[in-house]
Amino acid sequence: MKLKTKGRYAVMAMADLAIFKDEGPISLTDISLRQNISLAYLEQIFIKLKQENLVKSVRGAKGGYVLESPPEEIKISHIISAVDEEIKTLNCKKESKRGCNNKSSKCITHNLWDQLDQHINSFFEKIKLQDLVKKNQMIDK
Amino acid sequence: MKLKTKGRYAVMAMADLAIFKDEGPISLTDISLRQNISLAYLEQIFIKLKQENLVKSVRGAKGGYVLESPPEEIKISHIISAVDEEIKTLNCKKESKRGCNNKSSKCITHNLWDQLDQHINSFFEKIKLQDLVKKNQMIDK
DNA sequence: TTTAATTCATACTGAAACAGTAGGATTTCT
DNA sequence: AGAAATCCTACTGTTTCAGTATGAATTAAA
Repeated sequence: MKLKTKGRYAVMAMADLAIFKDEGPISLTDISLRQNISLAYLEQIFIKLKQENLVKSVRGAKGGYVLESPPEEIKISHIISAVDEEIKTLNCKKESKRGCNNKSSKCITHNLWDQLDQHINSFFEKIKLQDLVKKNQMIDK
Repeated sequence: MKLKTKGRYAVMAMADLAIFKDEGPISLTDISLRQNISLAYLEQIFIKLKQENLVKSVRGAKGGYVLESPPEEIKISHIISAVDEEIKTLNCKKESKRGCNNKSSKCITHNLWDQLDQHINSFFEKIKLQDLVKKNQMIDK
């Protein structure tokens, strides 16, 4: 059970934007260097973040990205879902022949995984971007 | 972010054992049919469950597996960790060149993922095998 | 004592997903 | 004009997943 890099990188990049939010548009090159993430990969991630109105872009030289909302209003859950990081620990789809055959009756553990999903999602719902930044600043001192 | 089948199947199979715990050793063939899981795959899973003393085996004809402890004492977390289903949403190993370079300083989001792991683990810690079986019986009625 | 049912052990494999790379087009500041 | 940036989309090597396959060892029952 692992988080995919897209979700992780997205949160890292958004936290970076939050930290430098008063310095105008931040270029992906900067984030790439600071967070040690491939530039081209970041580009893909930011297209999705933009589609979800989490950031807005400024094109051309001296351009970059800016947060759409203040960090205390941005939920981690929103960032992660924006980049297609699904929190679906169980996929009981029609195709799946094995394990859970949800046609007849739910598998014994069906409720368990549903609850797990809720548990994880509620974790991400409670945490805002600002919470990460605060922590980071405290560590710096 | 998905659970792997091994973890899911292990919990399903253990729940099956719990339900039929008074009928002597349960063969993997039975579990395979009831839970719709490949027999050969179940064999691999049960070798690990046995190593962790979650079940004991009875070899030969009329053999099978039996729970080592009563279902109310078996934590879901134990089952899942037994089959190598790691709850490590972030792997900050030395090999990883990208993202988190924990040589110099922890990445901004390091604490977040640590907390997430704890959150998920505590979920599995609280739930016992018996809890699944009870639910299942209620649904049956 | 043979047969069938079972666990035990390990090697192999097709398919899918992941984590990027690559290449170019477009926009805008200087 | 040129450089710095976003934008867009296709491609790809590697790894992991989810099993299969095969055979050996063990034991109950006929």
